[in-house]
Amino acid sequence: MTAPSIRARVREELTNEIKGMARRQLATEGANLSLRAIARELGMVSSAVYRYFPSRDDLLTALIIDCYNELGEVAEQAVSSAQGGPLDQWLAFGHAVRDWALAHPADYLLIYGTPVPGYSAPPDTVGPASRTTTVILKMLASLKPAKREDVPLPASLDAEMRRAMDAIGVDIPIPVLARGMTAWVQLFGIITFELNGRFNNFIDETRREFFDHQMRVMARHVGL
Amino acid sequence: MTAPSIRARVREELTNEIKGMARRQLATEGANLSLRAIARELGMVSSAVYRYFPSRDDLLTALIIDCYNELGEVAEQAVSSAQGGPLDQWLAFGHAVRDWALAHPADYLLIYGTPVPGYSAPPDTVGPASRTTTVILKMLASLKPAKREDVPLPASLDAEMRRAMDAIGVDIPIPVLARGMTAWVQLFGIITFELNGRFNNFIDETRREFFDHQMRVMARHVGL
DNA sequence: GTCTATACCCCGATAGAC
DNA sequence: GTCTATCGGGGTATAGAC
Repeated sequence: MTAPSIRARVREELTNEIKGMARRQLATEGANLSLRAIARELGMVSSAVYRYFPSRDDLLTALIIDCYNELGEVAEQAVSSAQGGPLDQWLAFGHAVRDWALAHPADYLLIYGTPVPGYSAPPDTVGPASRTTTVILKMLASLKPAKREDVPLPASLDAEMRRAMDAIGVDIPIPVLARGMTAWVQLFGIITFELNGRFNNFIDETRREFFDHQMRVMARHVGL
Repeated sequence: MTAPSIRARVREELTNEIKGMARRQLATEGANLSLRAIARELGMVSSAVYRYFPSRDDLLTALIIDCYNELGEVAEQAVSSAQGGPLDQWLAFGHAVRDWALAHPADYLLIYGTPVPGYSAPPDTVGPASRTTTVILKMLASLKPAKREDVPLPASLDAEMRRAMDAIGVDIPIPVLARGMTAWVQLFGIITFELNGRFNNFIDETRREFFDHQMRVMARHVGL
């Protein structure tokens, strides 16, 4: 393997500059990013961008993959470096995801918000997308079903959950998975609500406390 | 009060046609609606639309208000006509909201999805927006705090929740409100996840069962 | 690989005749 | 109240010289 040529290095740097500018633009314009505006801001000519990304959707895909990877990285790191027990890991995970979302709201909404109209994510995004959920699944994997009585689960739902787990090769007791999904929805639901302004004029100063509290409620619910 | 003139009636009908076409367009183009496209589809000229809506944002506001009102209506109706006790009311409420969202995904995402970039909702939308949440608050109002032990609530969060309730003139025990908000987030979180494709390839056939199950879990959590 | 130039679309909004 | 025409932008994408 030879050293990367200068051409290749410059190319990579420019690719990153384009992606960076695109994400900065995402923050003000939402998911309607424009190759022209990016080129303009970068002092290039619009057609030059096409040497790096064949189309707007390819750029979008690259951004989505990057965002999934960044969030996944943050989530994995939070759990693996958390001090204490399962509750602490869960809280570290939740706050890490929330902190990243608040620091990069447009990026978060790009991957977890309303889908971009007319864009459908290619299969390449599936792997990076699953990193974050895999972190949750791993936390659940070591749990035993709670002793408390569960709300009965319909047989059809139970069956589909089993099939789904088989398909991705994990094995979690169904009651644990069901409770874990409650927590999963709650975590991302709160963050999405927060970014979408659903708490405005109701909870403004203590959103972090609210989130933390709900995460603790979920931890107890799941049995962490 | 005289009978509405023909002019007024025609105007109202055209207003509704414009709004209807706008919402149909929302479904394919997302929140990026274009006055020109609406006019084109309606066989008008673009400038004519401006006689009905002074700007694109005014049309957007009108649509948002309509959607909030429709969803609020559906929610109120579901609860008031539900047979049985509080649990049945809660389930009727949840399924009514979900059914409406699935029937009008673009409309739901317009009001509960990622905010339209560059658009900020005027105060007129607040009243209609609160109809649906008011339905939940009313269900909570009659509840007593559960006997179970709660996850402790930080004093600062407790205080802000009290202030927020004072501001809107309701009086619900804080532990009940906190649990109610869990249910609120869960309900809209699941629907949003469902519409955004988060369940794809994991829960596909039994989404309604999953939703129903989670609503029952929430009902038990809240103490309905 | 980068440039200019261009084809061919889209849009919101307004002026002024009718 | 509706029309034509227009201003002044925006966009994706490609061809072809350098």
